[in-house]
Amino acid sequence: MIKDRQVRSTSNSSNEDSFDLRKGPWTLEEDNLLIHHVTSHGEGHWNALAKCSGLKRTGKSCRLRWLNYLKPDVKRGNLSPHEQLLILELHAKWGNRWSKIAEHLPGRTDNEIKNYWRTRVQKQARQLKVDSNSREFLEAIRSFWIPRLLDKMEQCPSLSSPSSSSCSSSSTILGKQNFTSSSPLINQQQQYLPSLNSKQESPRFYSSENSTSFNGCYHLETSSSSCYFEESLREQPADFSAPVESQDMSMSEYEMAEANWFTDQVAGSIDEFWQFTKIDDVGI
DNA sequence: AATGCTCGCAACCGCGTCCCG
DNA sequence: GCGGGACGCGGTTGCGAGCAT
Repeated sequence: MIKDRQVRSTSNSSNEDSFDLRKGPWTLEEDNLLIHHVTSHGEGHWNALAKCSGLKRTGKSCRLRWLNYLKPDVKRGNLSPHEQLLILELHAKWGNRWSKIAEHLPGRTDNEIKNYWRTRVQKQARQLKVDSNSREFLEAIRSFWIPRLLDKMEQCPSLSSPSSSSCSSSSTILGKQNFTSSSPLINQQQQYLPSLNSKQESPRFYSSENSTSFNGCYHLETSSSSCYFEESLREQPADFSAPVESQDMSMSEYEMAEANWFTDQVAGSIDEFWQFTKIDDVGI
């Protein structure tokens, strides 16, 4: 989908003598030209491609356009609860290492994940008046957001896209390996509070050493499903050999509600939030 | 209907790293 | 070891869409 924006063509002052460089939104013709050249010559050598294709773009711009938009396996549409869960978890572990996080979300680009974090997650942090990198916010995510996403995954399995993520089986993202470090979001107490409005059995994480024979895995049990939330994400590259399932979801009620879950739940009361985090510390 | 504001996202920019001669 | 070009990453910006007033 090309946004219907007015295309502005500018000349780069430093390269004025050579040729005009276009900036701004890509046109359909440019997209087609780029697709044609990449499919026939392959990725890489972006500067050379930019020149020989006739595109009045920098190689950098061509690369970005291809990787973030035109590449066939780029997944469009909103992030599923499971993908959001992965982002929260991986960001807690790696911080703003967007490309590293994107490695574990097949079809999602670092740019998309970065935008999601800035527009959705940081928005919630602002509303709570805490820093998005603070321990308090991590606590809030752990106590409120993740249980809620887990609820959604349970209630709407079709939204969680397990086949494209680590939730499907122990052979997906990670190999099984021993690890000792802890996940900031999950491993602290290895179980979650029920979300505030949860009317049913709440998903819980159990330490693998207590519940299963999978080293380095968290066994997520719910009333209707189970999956392994594998912790040893940090070392091994994702297995992307499996086909990516396209989940081209349009904006739905679920998504709209998701955008405001936090303020709905906390109802603007920071005090209430702190109260719940204290309860969580007790380990209910 | 007009205007202003906010949000989401595509694209740009600067900088660091890698690779090759 | 050094310099330059290519590439990749993370931060930032600009703009259209949609909502509120």
